[in-house]
Amino acid sequence: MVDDAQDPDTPEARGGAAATIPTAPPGAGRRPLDRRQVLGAAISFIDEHGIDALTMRRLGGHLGVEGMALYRHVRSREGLLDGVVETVVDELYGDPDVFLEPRHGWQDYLQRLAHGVRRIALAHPAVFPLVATRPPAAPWVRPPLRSLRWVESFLDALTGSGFSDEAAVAAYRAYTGFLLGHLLLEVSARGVPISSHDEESDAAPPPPGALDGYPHVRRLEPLLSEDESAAEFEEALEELLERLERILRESRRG
Amino acid sequence: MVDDAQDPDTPEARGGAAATIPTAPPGAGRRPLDRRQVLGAAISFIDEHGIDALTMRRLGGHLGVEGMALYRHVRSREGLLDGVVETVVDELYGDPDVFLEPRHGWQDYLQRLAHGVRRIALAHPAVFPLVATRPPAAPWVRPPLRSLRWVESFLDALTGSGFSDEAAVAAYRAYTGFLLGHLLLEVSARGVPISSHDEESDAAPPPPGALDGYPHVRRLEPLLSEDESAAEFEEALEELLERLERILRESRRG
DNA sequence: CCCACGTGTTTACGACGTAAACACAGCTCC
DNA sequence: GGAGCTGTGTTTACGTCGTAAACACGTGGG
Repeated sequence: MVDDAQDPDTPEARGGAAATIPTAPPGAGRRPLDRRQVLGAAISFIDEHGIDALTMRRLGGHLGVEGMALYRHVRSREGLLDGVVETVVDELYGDPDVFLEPRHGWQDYLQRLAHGVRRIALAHPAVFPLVATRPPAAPWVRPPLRSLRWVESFLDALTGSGFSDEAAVAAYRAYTGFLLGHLLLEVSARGVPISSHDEESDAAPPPPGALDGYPHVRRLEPLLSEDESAAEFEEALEELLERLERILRESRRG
Repeated sequence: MVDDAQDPDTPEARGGAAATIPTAPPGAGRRPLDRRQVLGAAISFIDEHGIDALTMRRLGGHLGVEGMALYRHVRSREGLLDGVVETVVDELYGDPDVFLEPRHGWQDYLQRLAHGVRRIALAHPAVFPLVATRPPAAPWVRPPLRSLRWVESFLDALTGSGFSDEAAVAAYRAYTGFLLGHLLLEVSARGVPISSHDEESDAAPPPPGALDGYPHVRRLEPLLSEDESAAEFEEALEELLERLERILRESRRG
């Protein structure tokens, strides 16, 4: 157990967009709201209070404005959430460690992309389930890479590295499945404020006797409670890359 | 491409619980509602109309009862959804192809369990995102295996097959991540009625010109649109089992 | 017989999403 | 400068939601 190997994807916003004026510009005359501010405020509101707590009136209040004013900038609450998802995913473009094209081979490209997405998930743990579960625009635009441009980038990187079309598509499927599963579990394990009321202590041990019929769980509870998510992610990612390498070799022979 | 290899997890309910009286017992005197009926009705309602369409009053109407009557059987709407998730996950117990203990080795055990969970996801595509994203009872009860009993079963199966404690826990993490990612993508790709309004045709081709800046996506669109989910699931599952086998070997040497 | 209990109903309240009408700023064009 | 236009925030209003509280009523045990 390497114990404390410093998670590299910790939220020290590498290019985040979720910085907004909290309640009202304390200074002078209120500049008119715009869509970016609304979406940014929604993101930080969700990060702070959870999605269930987000209402149009409350978000308006957060921006020093009546709730109805938001409808000048988003079509509806659903449209607001769509914009939130899009904005969060677009933070990838601002990440200096993620490239749209493979600069040091496709493995490096996929590594960087994966960590970029993980950084986003950890920076916005309460938003990520939205990214994961909102219906995609087309059935082949799979979360969490919910943008045509990234799908294009992905396919370009792999086919440009020798993957056949079929292999690139298979890789795309495997890669998105990997990202979604691991990151969703990671943010759901973290204490996401799911509904306005926070839990009491940080990580309460199970009440004594609750695990009575479950000897393995009881014995392994400390192990199970360890946060190995960074190492686990890295290992599963490397395993996936090896699998893709195998696919690439077969794809080349075929 | 094996084309049409008949998906084995297709929803021909192997032990489902979601069978309930649709609107009202057409026959005689109305027996008093009970919790099972309420949860069953909620499940089929969600399957049919999506979660957003589920309101207490509508579900009541579906059962021939005023909305408030439901509160005799569930604490709140949230409690209702918790019950829905629990009920759906408990369908695993009714699946004759899934065993709580490994009868033919741990690989067979994991294969059966995975397909059992997949069958549930496909039988209740609109419920599965709830299974995936509802906050778990403890951080180490990971979706979609959201029950102490299955975690215990899992750990028992693996440690009983030679996995060390650490290896079993690592396997648990990898396995849940795999299931969650693949199944969530699969149900989200299927046309889940996310909000009351259904789309027009079954699978509309993208409007011409929409893919103009994305040559790879445009060229691979037919490939991307193919539903390879069954084969993809099987392949990723087998890959995972091989990885676990490697973990087991290392675990035995260590 | 009656009464307590369990179940469904009625009524009521505050919050929500959002349509529609309104007020008012700043701008352009004369 | 004034007239109108346009784009933004406000006010009012409506129907629906979750749910608390009081109520009605059938049934089974004393």
